Amino acid sequence: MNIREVAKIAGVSTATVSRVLSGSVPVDAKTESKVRAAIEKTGYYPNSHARMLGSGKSNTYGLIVSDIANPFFPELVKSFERLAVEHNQEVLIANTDYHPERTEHCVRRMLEHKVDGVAIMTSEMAPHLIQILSKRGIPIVFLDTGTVGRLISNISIDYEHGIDLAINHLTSLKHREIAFVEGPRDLKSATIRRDAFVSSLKRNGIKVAPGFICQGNHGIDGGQRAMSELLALPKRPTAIMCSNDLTAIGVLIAAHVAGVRVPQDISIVGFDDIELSSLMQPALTTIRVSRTEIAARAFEALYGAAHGGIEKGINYTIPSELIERQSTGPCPPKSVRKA
Amino acid sequence: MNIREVAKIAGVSTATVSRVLSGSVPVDAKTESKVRAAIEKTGYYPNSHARMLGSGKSNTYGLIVSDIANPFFPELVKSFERLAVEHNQEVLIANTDYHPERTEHCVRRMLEHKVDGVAIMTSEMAPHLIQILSKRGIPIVFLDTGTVGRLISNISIDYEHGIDLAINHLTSLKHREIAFVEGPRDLKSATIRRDAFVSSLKRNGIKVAPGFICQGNHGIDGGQRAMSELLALPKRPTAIMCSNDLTAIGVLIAAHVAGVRVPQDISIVGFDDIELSSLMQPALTTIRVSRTEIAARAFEALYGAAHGGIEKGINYTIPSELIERQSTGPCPPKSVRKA
DNA sequence: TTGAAAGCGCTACCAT
DNA sequence: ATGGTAGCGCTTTCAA
Repeated sequence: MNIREVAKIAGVSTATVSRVLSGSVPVDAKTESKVRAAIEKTGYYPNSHARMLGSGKSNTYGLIVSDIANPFFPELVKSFERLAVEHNQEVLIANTDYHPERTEHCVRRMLEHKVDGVAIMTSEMAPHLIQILSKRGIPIVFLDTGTVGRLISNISIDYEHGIDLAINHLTSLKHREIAFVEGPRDLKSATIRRDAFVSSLKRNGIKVAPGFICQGNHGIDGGQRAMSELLALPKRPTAIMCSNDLTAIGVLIAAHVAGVRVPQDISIVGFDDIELSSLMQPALTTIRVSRTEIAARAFEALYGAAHGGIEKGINYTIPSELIERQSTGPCPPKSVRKA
Repeated sequence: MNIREVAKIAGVSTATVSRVLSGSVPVDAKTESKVRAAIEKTGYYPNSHARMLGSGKSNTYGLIVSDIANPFFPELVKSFERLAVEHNQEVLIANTDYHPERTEHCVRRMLEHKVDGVAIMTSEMAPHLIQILSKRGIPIVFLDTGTVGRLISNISIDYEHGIDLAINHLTSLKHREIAFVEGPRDLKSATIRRDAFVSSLKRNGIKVAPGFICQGNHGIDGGQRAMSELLALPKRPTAIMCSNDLTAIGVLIAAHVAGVRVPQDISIVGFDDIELSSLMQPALTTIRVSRTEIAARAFEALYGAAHGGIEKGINYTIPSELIERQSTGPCPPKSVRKA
């Protein structure tokens, strides 16, 4: 079933059917109803590929994430997809799985589908791949890892402010011995958080004790390992700030296993506010970064570039917000602390 | 940049370039290297839409889920996408959000993209929509809600066996007062679980006490509400089986809030083994249903139908498995139980 | 092994 | 307001 058959049945030209379908050009009411009847009768659905070819527009945005099963992403993907559908666009979702090879394949898919823009929500994107997209005039929006330029936008998460909120929260609870479990060293957004932690402490007149900055990997297991290191320290911290929620959850679990009470003995703060965090026992105090808002800005950036003709890249800043739950409490008095 | 320009640069016809690209037909080594050089030089990427139109095959499978942010799905989506990429297929992901209207839109998208098959991993699919797909000869695979037929496969989860494993586990711990928190009444897979629970108890010579089958909604909130009802009962159960993990987590949280210890006072079992479950405190004993395997079967069904020409639908059964964690323990002696 | 050319289904421009 | 028709970029016969 194609447009020609529909046209024949309706007794009009294919052009008219096309016009009824797109609704862009006025069509006589009678003609339109004849066409609609023919469409109804034949169960005709236009071929999106042919439409793409004819019009030269794919109406598709690419969405590249590192791991769709990572709790940070599903909500982001969902919001992005919803926006796309609302704007009659399609989404081509691609998972890099943190693999350079798969990442390259993802970009290839984007190119072959002639997407109208790409949201790159992963940090493992080799510059030459970005070049390839960019050279073809494809609008791009990065999460956290991009430099704004022509057709290139970026969404920055306000890590500094977020970390500040967390540290202020902890110091207001009288904590001074605050440790940090950092993320992967090669992840830009992770080092930003680490540095923000250090400078926030400095602003509060606290200096980082030796061994208080601990290596994690943004996964639960890394948090657990970091916590055992921290607990083995001759002088333990009274509070721990983590580079992300998954890390904090690992820390929480390790604390539980070691018989350390949270928040009575030690306070823990995460970062991201993934759904899981509110469900932990105790529920995790954390810094929320709205995934819905990230998705909205990403879509806005691409849509503006592709449909609004906005060539100038924009830098969006996503606010962060302290979510106080049960994993933080007053600093225990010195006498009570364990060795 | 299109195939004609590449052909011109390589000094061959477009047909030859096409043959090099597809690799289906033998091409002289020298010719091929000329073509490859031209492709390299021009940075040419074939237009997938044009390719689709020319060949009449979309190489795309649709994947319809009810809510990608529901913890059950991300891993399923990820596995499915991975398989597709490995087989050089594309995936068109669509979220119904449990909305009939959005569901209809999802199907329309599938049709317009001329997908080679659809995996319907949601139960809210109106029969007439299935008809529309089916009439066009599009292979379909359902999760749990389908009837096998021509070009229609189904993946059944072995709920009965899973529930049996759970009940046997509980009775071996001497539990006899076992309650069940069921899922939505209109969800076929939920009623199967409920019925399996009842018959499993019967097999064990236990009869269901009044008020021991409680309404949930497959969400955390439903589990919490059900638990308060259960705790208000004059005679409380010593163990609770839940229709899914999210429900069990709600029950767990409600228990915690009410000061009921798990598993000392009460044992809890979930169903699905979503990632969250192992992270709860205490970690949830549950019945695992492998999402990876569901994805693999779904892909297999569609690929076999679309590429292997297998018209006969297949019913796949996904095994279930007991995962013993910390939310279940021996039945407390009668004297210890609270009113 | 290669080339020429007829579509694939639709859009958009040019007429009328 | 409507029809005719030339592409869009590729695949796939058919010939050579």
